[in-house]
Amino acid sequence: MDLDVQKKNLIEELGVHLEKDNLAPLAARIMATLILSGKKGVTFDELVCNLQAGKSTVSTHLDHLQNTKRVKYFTKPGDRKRYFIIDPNLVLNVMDELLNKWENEKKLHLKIREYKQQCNKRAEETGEFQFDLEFQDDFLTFLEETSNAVRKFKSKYISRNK
Amino acid sequence: MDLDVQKKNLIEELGVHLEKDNLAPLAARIMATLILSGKKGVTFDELVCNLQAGKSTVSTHLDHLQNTKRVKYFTKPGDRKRYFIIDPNLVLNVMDELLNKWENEKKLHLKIREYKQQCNKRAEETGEFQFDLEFQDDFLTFLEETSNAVRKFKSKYISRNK
DNA sequence: CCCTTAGTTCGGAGGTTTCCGAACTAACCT
DNA sequence: AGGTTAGTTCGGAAACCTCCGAACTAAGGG
Repeated sequence: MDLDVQKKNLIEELGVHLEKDNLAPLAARIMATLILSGKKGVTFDELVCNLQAGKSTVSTHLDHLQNTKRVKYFTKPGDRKRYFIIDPNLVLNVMDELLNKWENEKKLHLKIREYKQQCNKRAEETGEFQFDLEFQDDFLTFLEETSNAVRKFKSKYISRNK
Repeated sequence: MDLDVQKKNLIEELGVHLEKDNLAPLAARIMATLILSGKKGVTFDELVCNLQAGKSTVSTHLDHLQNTKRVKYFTKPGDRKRYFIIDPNLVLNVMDELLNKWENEKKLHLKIREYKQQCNKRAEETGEFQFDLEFQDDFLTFLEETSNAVRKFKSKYISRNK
């Protein structure tokens, strides 16, 4: 199959997938384009043309993608254009985001666990326990173990790419 | 501190957190309420009153939460009310969703890898390689390892809760 | 048979997201 | 100075999401 057609299809498919991580449709297409174009970079203009989008739209989304550490650009001497690429640390940044989210989740579930324990203690007199703490404990173990797996991979990844 | 006040605060805090998984604000508050109320269940009316929401809104969101296997209800003989609780399999369901998402992601990255390899092969003649496959490979390993961690926990979880 | 209880369905109001074009800036080129 | 290139900023249009009340169904009680 023609490589260009293949690329277009992959951009669309990858774009749809990326939308699931709270990216606007066009932001997702930008990410997909950059992923499928590699280290040679894609210029602002190429993005506008290829995605058939407004300059302002592309500008805004590129801004956001840079702020969230998903995208970077480089320039060439004597060339005013920006060449956009996916952030070389994207894998690392994604992992850090995941770990952070799970850390917050853990804190919250610990708070909830404590609340439920207090409730149960107060209910001891009347004899009617309202909560088993299983759900919270299961979730906490789940978060703990997956976090560990990610951390382990992260340090392996860091030492390999040093 | 008063347990009721604590509960209200936790519902809000947990609600905000749950919104991040693409839940509408009110759907998130419903989930939070059910999590913080335990196995005794919460009726439709209590949800409407406590959350100060419209009946139709609560009805729609409960529907959606049941379809996505987050919520269940039970009834009591001679009582027409439904008592809503979080789905006892929620932890399992969440894990399955994660695994599924990652499985799709893996397939996509494999497709992309193949496309990039074809591009490189075609570029061999001209001598300019466009892609290193590192990014794809890193991501694939990442997905592989975290998936394994979740699967491992899942089977442990299943055998424990049998 | 009518009333109450426990919800569901439907049409839309209000808010938010997503995108756009027009006007603008900033830098370099002639 | 004027023109071209490479974007940015701003105001608003269109689409979508979230929630609501009013009217409805369905089941049981008197």
